[in-house]
Amino acid sequence: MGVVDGKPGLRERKKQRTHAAISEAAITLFLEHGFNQVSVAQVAEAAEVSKRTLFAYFPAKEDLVVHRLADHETESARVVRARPPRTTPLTALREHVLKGLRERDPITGLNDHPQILKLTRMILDTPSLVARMARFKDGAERALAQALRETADTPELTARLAAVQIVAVQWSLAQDNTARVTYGEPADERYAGAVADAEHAFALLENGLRHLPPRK
Amino acid sequence: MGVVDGKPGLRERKKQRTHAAISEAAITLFLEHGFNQVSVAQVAEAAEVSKRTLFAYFPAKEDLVVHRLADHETESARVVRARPPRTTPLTALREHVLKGLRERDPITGLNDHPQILKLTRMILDTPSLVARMARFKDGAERALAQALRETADTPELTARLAAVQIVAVQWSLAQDNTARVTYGEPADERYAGAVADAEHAFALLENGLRHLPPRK
DNA sequence: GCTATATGTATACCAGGTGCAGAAATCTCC
DNA sequence: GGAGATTTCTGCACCTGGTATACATATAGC
Repeated sequence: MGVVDGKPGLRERKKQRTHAAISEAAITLFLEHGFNQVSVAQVAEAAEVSKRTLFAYFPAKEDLVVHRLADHETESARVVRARPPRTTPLTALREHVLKGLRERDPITGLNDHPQILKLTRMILDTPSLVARMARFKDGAERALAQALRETADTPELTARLAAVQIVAVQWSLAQDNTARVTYGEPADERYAGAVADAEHAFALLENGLRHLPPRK
Repeated sequence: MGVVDGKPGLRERKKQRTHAAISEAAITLFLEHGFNQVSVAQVAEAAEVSKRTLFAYFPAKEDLVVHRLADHETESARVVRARPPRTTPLTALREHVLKGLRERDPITGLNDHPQILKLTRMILDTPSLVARMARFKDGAERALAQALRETADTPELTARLAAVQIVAVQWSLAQDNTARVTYGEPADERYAGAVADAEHAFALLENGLRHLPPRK
């Protein structure tokens, strides 16, 4: 049997195809009719799979949508670990965010391709999907804290505090861009503002909030 | 009819009693058997109320537990608004957190009364309750951002970024205390460490993360 | 007391998710 | 290439959270 890549067995390949088929059927249906308007039974039917099998591949309905974003959970942690010598974590993360903006990485919220825009809107309009996203945020915090501890020789508490601040700020920047772009602002038009905001945010992270004014 | 407090009508009082009865029945059952092991039907029966009525008082099962914490959502915002003249938001918030620790306010995680401890453990062990708590965090961020904007003459972006950082840090501190106390450390024993950690955290917020070390 | 209205109830229903028993496909080894 | 062990898939029944409908009951205000 002259297969091109004989490494993974038939079973494994079939699993991957089934996984992809379910995911695609789900996204297609959700984009067309809305997340809450489509039942998992319909998704299973469209993917030509039983409901029981669907739940063997995806633990919950929400995962049909968000499993594609799972990689981003450890993105910041990887950036910190991979930073060049003599570079602080914040510098590396700022450069990474700016690169993401330049490349219109959807994770920055600065991407207005219709497909992505529609998906983003759907997620934001669906409370259970938003809740599911929040768990990614938690995971990102934990991963980043560990990366800081291991590569920056930072005490436990400081690492955790720094991580939650950084992730919260990144999340907030992305939310802002997403809100503006889904509201109708073209990504290219928003770009300059997004860069300025990101730089302001990282400056705030570096220098602290000590300049918040007292009550007059 | 010589009522003690004739102000609210009978209807209103009955509603309050029903609300309390449902809540108490729920907490009692949940603490005894666990959140997922008790169905809302059982709670309704214990409170001598129909399932439909229960959902008229509480929009979801999780709210049977977390509605008691709803006040805390705007707590930081209120503190910032009520701060004395010539006081920065961060100073006011730090003093408030330290006061909470002194008073063993459950929201700080530094309370080891068995009842509260058990409830805390239950919440932390139940994903859907944790998710519900995360929404409080969002609400706290929004409220704090608005308070900063209105009382500290802070630009929109700065207010939002400061708010998410502050809330994230407070949350992290509370989580840490909660973890230690639920693990068995007495609150009085943890107190000194909790104070030191809080002061460290606020110092970090004020001075920024600029001292995170570069890669060697 | 009488009536409009707010509140509660019973019932049926929908959707997400799980347990189970057995069928069907894949793998392994001869 | 086939037999048996193993994994995966399926169909079905079932549970639970949550909602819609239609009807009963209690309260408020006259």
